[in-house]
Amino acid sequence: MDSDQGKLFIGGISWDTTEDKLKEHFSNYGDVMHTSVMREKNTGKPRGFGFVVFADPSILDRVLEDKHVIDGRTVDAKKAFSREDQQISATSRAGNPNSSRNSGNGGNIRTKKIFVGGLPPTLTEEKFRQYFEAYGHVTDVVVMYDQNTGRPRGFGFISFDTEDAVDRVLHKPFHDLNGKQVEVKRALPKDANPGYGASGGNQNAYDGRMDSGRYMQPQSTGGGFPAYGSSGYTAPGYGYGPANNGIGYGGYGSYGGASAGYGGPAGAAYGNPNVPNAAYAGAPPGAPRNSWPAQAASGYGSMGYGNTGAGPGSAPAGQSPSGAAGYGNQGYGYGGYGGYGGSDSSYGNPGVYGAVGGRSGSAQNNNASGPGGSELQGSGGSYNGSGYVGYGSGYGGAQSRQVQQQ
DNA sequence: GTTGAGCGTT
Repeated sequence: MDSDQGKLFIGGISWDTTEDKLKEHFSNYGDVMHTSVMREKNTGKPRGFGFVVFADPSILDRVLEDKHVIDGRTVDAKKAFSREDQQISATSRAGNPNSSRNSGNGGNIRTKKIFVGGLPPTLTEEKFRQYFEAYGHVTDVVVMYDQNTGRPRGFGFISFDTEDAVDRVLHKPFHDLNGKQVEVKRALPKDANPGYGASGGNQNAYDGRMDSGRYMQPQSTGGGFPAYGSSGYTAPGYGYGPANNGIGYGGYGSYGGASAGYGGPAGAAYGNPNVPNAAYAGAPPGAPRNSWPAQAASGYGSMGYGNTGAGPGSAPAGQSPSGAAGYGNQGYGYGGYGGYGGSDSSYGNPGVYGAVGGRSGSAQNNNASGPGGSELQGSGGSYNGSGYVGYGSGYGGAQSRQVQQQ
């Protein structure tokens, strides 16, 4: 959305009109940051439309008042639809384009990773990183190369440790790297990647989890657990069956795992202030729906801890922080599970859940609190057995999968 | 000739 501010769709352009021509024409109105002319991918034949991005969106009104003749054709300039919104519902757009673009529900998918497109082939990771470090602490840099030919693929990723940094970067849709313009967008959350690299602290693993967790939220809001669920299963360490329930909680679970790896405290650090437990609590299969919104906001940290224990049962669980605290001490996000259990009062034994958490943590991270964890494992298992399919899976590797299959 | 293209790694 933001990136489409100041962007005009230019339809009906001549096949002779190039990016440069567009820029030349529209620069009469203000600073043009970028222009594009869309062509067929294979043939390169112009498709008759393009886009112009002004640095200052407030200019658009004036631009739209004028008639524009470029290369002898009167072209049609309109505010561009946002691609994000389009994804949400093509049909509604057809019916009511404007409402769609203004709705603002696009952009819910968030990661702290930025996709950077249009990289010059010569760009090194070093320069790439140096440039973006000006915006915040860069935690990861990836420049993609073709696996077979080794040629640069023209895009890469940059990860930050704060949303603020990401926002600063995204404030401008285009950035100038060594005289070439590159485009930045929030990275699409790829499927959850397993947390490999157990022995060393692995940021990537961590990121991956986060992404997946966040990704699924919006999706499930839409009513679909499916996508997430499937990915969750394939990924070790993720698993979380919760997907099954449709609840997505699995994501949290995975998070917890991560925190374990980092040490209990980590959780706290990440804790997303915004939506504390509530999200979690809602989680219980029983009361899924309502809780969603909260979750989305929350990100992970909150999960943290969750209510967990306490949570059990009652829906309100979310509100019982105290329970969370207890778990928090353990340092495992798993409390959250407790929360799950909550859905069914009979399960409501927090202790058990906590245990699970511990275990999971240890699995992920060799060094993590091993002992406690292993001990608890058993309990975790039982938990699964009890029919909470999803949950168990997260914890254990193969085992848990089996449980799911049952 | 009228609404876009690319999304990963150990």
